[in-house]
Amino acid sequence: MLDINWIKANPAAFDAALSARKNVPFKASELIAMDDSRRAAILAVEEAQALRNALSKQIGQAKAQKDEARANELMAEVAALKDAIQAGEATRKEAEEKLRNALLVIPNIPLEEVPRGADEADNVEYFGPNGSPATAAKARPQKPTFTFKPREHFETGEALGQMDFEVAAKISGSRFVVLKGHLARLERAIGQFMLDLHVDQHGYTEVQPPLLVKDDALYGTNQLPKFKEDLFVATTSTELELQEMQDLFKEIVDRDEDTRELLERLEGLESTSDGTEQGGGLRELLHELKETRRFDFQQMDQARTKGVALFERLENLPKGLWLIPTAEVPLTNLVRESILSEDELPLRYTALTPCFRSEAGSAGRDTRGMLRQHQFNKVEMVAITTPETSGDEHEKMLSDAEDVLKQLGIHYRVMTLSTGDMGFGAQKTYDIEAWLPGQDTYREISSVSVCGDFQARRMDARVKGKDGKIRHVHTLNGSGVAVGRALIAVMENYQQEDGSIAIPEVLQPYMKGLKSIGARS
RNA sequence: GGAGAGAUGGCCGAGUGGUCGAAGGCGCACGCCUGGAAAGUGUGUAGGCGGGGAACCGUCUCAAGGGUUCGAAUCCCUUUCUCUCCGCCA
Repeated sequence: MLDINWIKANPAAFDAALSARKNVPFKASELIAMDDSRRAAILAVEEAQALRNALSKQIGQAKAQKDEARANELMAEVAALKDAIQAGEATRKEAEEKLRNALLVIPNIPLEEVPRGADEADNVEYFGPNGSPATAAKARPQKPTFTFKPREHFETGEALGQMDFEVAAKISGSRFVVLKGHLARLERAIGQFMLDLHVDQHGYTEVQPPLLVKDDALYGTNQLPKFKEDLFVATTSTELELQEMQDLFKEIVDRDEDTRELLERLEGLESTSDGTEQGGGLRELLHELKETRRFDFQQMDQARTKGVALFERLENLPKGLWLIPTAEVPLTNLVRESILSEDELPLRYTALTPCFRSEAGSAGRDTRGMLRQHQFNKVEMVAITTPETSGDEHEKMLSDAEDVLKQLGIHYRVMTLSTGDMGFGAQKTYDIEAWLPGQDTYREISSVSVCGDFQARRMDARVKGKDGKIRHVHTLNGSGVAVGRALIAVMENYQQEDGSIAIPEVLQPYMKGLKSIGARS
């Protein structure tokens, strides 16, 4: 979320910066107008409140002096203010929500140095802070050479009998895979290796976070409210049942049958205060409705109103949780709603977790193989820094991710994403693309972003400086790296003519010294 | 899942309708004391929002949301979370 005060001070810069972005729904002038009405509403309410508070104090004093006449006079005066205050509160709330909802769907401002562009075609290759193509080439692993035509990972995996898409489809549908035997172990080895690397050598703290999270956490890291369709929801069967009952209720009410008894029973339920009891009673009632259809609805409107109101209350009971699309969500939210002290920073967290993505917008893309799955493992890195150090931390995080590929001996390149290709919350993003000889192309294996205070504002994560000043922290996140894709890269880069896969040296300890996954293993 | 008890500032903890953003303590900061430190001692010490050039003023916040009241940390309702006991469970 951007700072409205900043937008107000720099409206031209705001419009210019976001013209490079897609789908920006508001202009600075519109937001400033919203803020003006918000401030006006606040001022009106607070003036009325100040008056009320002052009069109330006088009432207290008058009562203490037993001056009832004076007290009554003042009370009448305050009573008149009451409506004004309540109306003012409503206006204020509405104005505040309007502005907040607008700010929540505005993407972050790209940093100066980010290449302007429309899409991935405008991304620019990056060779490090002081790097050149030559120095980068020297520091990075080379492309492997083959004396045969390299196969894609799923050809090798299926031939080994250790990668099975068909059975996965039976169990879970498309975009799932089952790994078995040495290949399953190799996947685990890659995850362990990367996690150990970041913990032991790069200064990150290992975390086991929850995989199911609340709305608030997803607002914090900007998956909500804009990217709901990319997520999976975990709901309990009770919640599904509630939904079903509601549909049934509507159907029955619409059928225009006798409601007298129904109404009485709804009233009975309404008078009980316990939500669980209400839910239970409602369920029982609806079962009965479903079985007998014996109600004769005459007081239709009343019944409808009461039923709907009851359901509304029940909807405030427990809601579903979301499956994390990346460990960025729980890791970044570790600092939500807190004020850190400056010498705690930087905080560096890493976790190996499954990630769940609906891939709603990518039907038909990458359908073969395990490149794009609904569920995959990923090692994630998150850093929380002061505003001054986030730029340097971004370079460090990139090199931490690169180190994974260097140690695995996999050739790659780094791209600075253009403004059109960058994610919603990023100020600047580097993608690492691993070389996949089977596909004869580079594919994204890691994405490292600096978000400035964009997420910190949403989460209300702050830092108190040595001077006592409180500011929002900066947040960064990066994959270090995606495990499933790293497995693909290993399988394609280390494949042998006979269909076996050599195991990179750094992984061998995790494979009990196994040097190769053979055709008959 | 059942029964009960709770949630107050960075932390602990008092406060059951009026001048309470909140006693006291710890912690922290600065000063005094000291050769230096400890101890002792004094002062200060929440955040958001709005107004103002500023000093400062106003407003909101005692888990969250709603209500009662002229006035709520305090009374009522709902939700969330924590703890204890019982049940179930990897």
